[in-house]
Amino acid sequence: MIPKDLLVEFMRRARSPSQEREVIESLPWAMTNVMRHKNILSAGDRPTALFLILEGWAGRYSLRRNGSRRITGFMLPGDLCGIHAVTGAKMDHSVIALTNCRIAKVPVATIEAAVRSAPSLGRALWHSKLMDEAILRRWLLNSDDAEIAIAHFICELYARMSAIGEVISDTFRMSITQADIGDALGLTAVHTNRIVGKLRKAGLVTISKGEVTIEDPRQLYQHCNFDPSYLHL
Amino acid sequence: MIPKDLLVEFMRRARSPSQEREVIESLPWAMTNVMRHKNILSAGDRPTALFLILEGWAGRYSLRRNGSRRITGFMLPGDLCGIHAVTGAKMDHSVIALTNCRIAKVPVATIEAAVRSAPSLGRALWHSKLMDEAILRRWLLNSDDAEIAIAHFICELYARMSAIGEVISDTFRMSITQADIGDALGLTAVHTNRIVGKLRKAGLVTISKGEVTIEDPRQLYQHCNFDPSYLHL
DNA sequence: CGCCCTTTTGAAGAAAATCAAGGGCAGTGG
DNA sequence: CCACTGCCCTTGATTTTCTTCAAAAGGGCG
Repeated sequence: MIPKDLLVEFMRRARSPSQEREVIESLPWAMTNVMRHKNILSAGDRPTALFLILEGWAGRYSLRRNGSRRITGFMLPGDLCGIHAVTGAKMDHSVIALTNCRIAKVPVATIEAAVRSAPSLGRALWHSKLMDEAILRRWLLNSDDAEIAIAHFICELYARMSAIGEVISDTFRMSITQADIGDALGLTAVHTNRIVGKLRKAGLVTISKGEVTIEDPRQLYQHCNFDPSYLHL
Repeated sequence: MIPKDLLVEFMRRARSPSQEREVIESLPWAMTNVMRHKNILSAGDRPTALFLILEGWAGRYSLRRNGSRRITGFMLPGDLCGIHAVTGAKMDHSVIALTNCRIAKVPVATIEAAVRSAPSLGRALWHSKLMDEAILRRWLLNSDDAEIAIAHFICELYARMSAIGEVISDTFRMSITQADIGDALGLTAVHTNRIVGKLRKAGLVTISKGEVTIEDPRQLYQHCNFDPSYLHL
């Protein structure tokens, strides 16, 4: 059974009427665990199921010819992947568990039927995809300034973690490395580290032992021109 | 009436059965013209219609605090925008006509009904969005190397223009400036110009008077590791 | 012709990558 | 209990890439 609290969040995003929640909750969600650093989907796959992250963080990535990696998206609890399944297309990238993950799967054939009886599920899928895209656009927009890119990225995570109740007194767990952040924003681990240090020294963000603390969210928001409305949370 | 050839392309992408084409073709498409440099949609709008580009090129963009612009996507004939309408969300970016454009609009309320009787229209919408996202991921992937980014971008346009029959003897019209390309790939106009010159001197691509000619597509593909399959054309 | 937009080239400066190495911390095993 | 190991964070020095500033040349069009 899919956890109630995350389902509620998932449905809230889709603005589901309660009778539709029942349809969605009763879908044959199959639970699986994926260990850290294991692929959930691989480039070239044709996913046949939709994946809902329940616990842990996952990331989309592609590899370059020289072996370096670009992360093109993070999936947090409540986020979906495998929507490629709706068109039957091959994955053009891979999805990896960045921490140990618990994941719920539903066959896409089941989804298509469910969308007819619960239109809000269809909206949830669109919502998810439009948010992914909006995030990619922000990353591009901020990519001309490493300090803004990193600060904005931390704001993004802060907002997304807040939405799922994972922020307590302006602090949240971030079990990814600075190298991962660099891979996401197109920076080296070394440079990422310098900028993170700069933000810490400026009293804007503290990252320590996998915990992120934002001293004054409003100040940080202003520093990197962050406006959470693009996330539609 | 929506032009037959573009409709065919649009439907081909959606793998539409012919009886569905009729439904889609008979939608109340309203034709409009938009002059170059005029916004088609603006950030903050809640689009109420879906837009199908019939002629010309359009671009998604956002402005930075310092006034500089980032282009986050190009729309060519046969491409859609305004899919935000399906969720009722506000636009987080603007869409501008980069050349004079002819555009067909359909109210989103009409679309939703049509999707029920012509499921392939729904698939076409998903297809369009997944391609947009795949392109953004490539731009991120290539953003660590200006020469590869530009070469790959030209390959992208070549593949997309080919798909709509706009490439003749490895040449196509590109009525955007090098500054536009720079705004899309996160480079200055000056640097973009230098790299374009480098590609020309290497005998890979010639850009002259708004015409792009690719001497040997296979060689250019290999140079920037381009594989058109991510576009699903 | 003269104007504007775009492309092109040069030179100097800033941002980020690369190369290199030390330090902290947790887990492992003797 | 402590040494060892691996992973991650941190800092310094050097090099590359890209930006910025500046200016000139080409082309289309009133």
